[in-house]
This record gives sequence, C-alpha cells and structure tokens, in this order.
Amino acid sequence: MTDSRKDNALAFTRHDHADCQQHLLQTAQQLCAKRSVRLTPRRLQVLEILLRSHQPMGAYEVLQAMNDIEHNIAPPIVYRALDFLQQQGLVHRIESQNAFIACIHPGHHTTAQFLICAKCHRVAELDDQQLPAMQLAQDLGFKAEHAVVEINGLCAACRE
Amino acid sequence: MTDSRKDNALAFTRHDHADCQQHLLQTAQQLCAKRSVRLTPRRLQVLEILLRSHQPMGAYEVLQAMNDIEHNIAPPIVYRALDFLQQQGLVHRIESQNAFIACIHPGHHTTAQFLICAKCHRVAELDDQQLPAMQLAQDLGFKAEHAVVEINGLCAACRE
DNA sequence: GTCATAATGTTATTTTATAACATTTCCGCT
DNA sequence: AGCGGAAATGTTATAAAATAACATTATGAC
Ligand SMILES: [Zn+2]
Ligand SMILES: [Zn+2]
Ligand SMILES: [Zn+2]
Ligand SMILES: [Zn+2]
Repeated sequence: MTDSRKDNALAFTRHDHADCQQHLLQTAQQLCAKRSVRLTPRRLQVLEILLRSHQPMGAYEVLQAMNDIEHNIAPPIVYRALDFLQQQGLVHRIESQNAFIACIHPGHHTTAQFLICAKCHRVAELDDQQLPAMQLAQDLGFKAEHAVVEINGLCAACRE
Repeated sequence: MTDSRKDNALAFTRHDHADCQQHLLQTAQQLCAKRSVRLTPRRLQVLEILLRSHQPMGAYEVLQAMNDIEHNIAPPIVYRALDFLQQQGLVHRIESQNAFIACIHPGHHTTAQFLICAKCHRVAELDDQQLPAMQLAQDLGFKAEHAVVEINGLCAACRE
C-alpha cells in the first residue's frame, strides 16, 4: 500500500495522535496567516476540540466541551467558529450525522470523501478521488460546486 | 445522449409530470404488493405529496401539505411514513438539506447520486454510477453499506 | 486616538426529530 | 362471525440542531 493510501486510512490505523494534532494546528496557523484571516482564540479552541476527537462531534458536544472549562457559552459562538473553520477548509461537516470533524489534509480540499464506521464511529477522509457522477453532471450541463460523499459501513477492525 | 442519460436528467428536462407521477405510483403499489408490505393510505398520501413536488421537501413541509386538508396531523405521522418509504427505496433523504424526495427509479436503489441545483432547487437522481472511493474503501478493508453522494451546483437552465 | 469593521457575547426563537404511551386497524385463526 | 396478537396510527410532550436579532468588545487602518 502506498503512503498516500496509508494516510487516507489514518483514522483506522495506530498513530501518535498528539503528534498529528500538533502538526495540524501548525498547518492551520500557517494557512490562516497566508490567507490573512484570523484564527482567533475561540476558533482555535474549537479546532483543538475537534482535533482531539477521533470521531465527528455534534455542535452541542463541542459546546459542552467548551462549557466544561468556561461557563455560559451559547450555541452561536460554536456555530460561528465552525462556519469559519469550514470556510477555511479546516473542518468538514458530516451531513449524514449533523456533525463536524477536523480536516486531515487542510489545503487540499477539492473534494473529500468520508468512510464512516457504524461501530467505532471513526471517520477516514479520502481526498481527490474522481467522481464519475461529476463527469456525467458536466455532460448534462450541470456546474458542480461542492460534492458530499459519505460512505457508511464497517471498518476493517470492526468487521471481526 | 442515450435514453438512460436523458432519464437521469429528468428533473431538469421538460416532461409530463402527471404521467410520471402516475407511473411511479403504480410501480410503488406493485413493489409493495410483491414484497408483502403495506402501502397504507397514510404512506401513499406522503408519497403522493412528494411525487407532486419537483423539489425535495422538508418533513414539516409535507406535514403542512397534510394539514391543509386534514387538521392536527402531528410530526410522528409524517416521520413514520417517511421511514417506511425510505426502507422500501421509494423515497430518498437528501442529507445536506434535511429533506426528502421521491425516488425516480424505485427498485434499482444500489447507490443513487443527486445533482442539486442551488437556484431552482430541482434534483436529478443518477443511478448506478461506480464510486472510486468504494473501491479504495474495499482495499482498506472497509465494508461499505450505504453511500451518500450529493453534488450541489447549478443546472444547465440556471447557468444562463 | 478615532472610527469603521470584524468578532464575540447574549437572549430568544425556529426548525428538525424522537420518546413514550394510547388507540385503532388489520389479519390469521377458531 | 368473534377472538387476539401484531402492526399501524394517533397523541402529547420533549429533545436536538440551528439561527435571528441585537448588544458589546476587540482589531487594525488612518
Ligand atoms: Zn479535508
Ligand atoms: Zn470501526
Ligand atoms: Zn432512487
Ligand atoms: Zn436550476
């Protein structure tokens, strides 16, 4: 298996999560600096919470995590930070679960696909696969803007 | 363009919608009879409401349509009928919109893909396209059960 | 420092979905 | 026809997810 394919399955493989968190935080800082957008403390806090989780989190779970250290955080705070992070391609929304997950490849977000395990709830992010439906869409004169691809099933570990 | 591709773009082409509604209702009746499941009046009513619409409808929009003729219908009535219709492959849920749409090809539902126009809100259902991500998933030992593929963009008519 | 803008905080409400339980309908059986 | 269990529907209340509207604070250009 190539490195890139191993990387794609990161969520389902053993790895040093603290390292990968640190690395993704740095990348996020750099990207935002380059784009002259502000990764404020609130936004960073939300990103850190999502990075710590191996699973997608609902907005209200993120909210709970914030309220565990500081009281009276209200939903709009969370939703606004999530909106920003999604716009910057640092966080993805998992539509079929009303949940959010940190992007594992910030920067490359043309089209991402997710493999979602129904048992352990981990999510692998696959990037840059071509969608045949995209080609057909184009043939039909449809101008594609954003594709949602979420594959539900069981990961290798959970099939046993 | 082949017939099947023309059919795929049905939602974006001129056609006799009354005819296609009638045909799909008959197919639904036949499928349910064959499977020995009951397409009761309530379930049929919900399917008819969805078939009349060219756009996905939220559960509460369906509810509103029901309340227009009979009062005091409550949400569980609608959600239960929608659950049944989804199980039978007669209705699809559009995850990125919390909305529901009648299946245009009942029977063939292995994996469906949707092209969703951001302007006119029509949805085309494409069937049986292979997803490269599925092959990669399999290579990773992931057992795929259900794929959500929703492509947002602008249809040919709305691009002008 | 001033001022416009962006970001955050606050309050209330809307939208979407389900839990729990009561009642009715269906259908095979006697 | 009449009984009885299962499925479907009806009802009430509540949970979960998201946003509207407005007040306050922080930021950075001038
Ligand atoms: Zn990503
Ligand atoms: Zn798993
Ligand atoms: Zn379908
Ligand atoms: Zn359109």
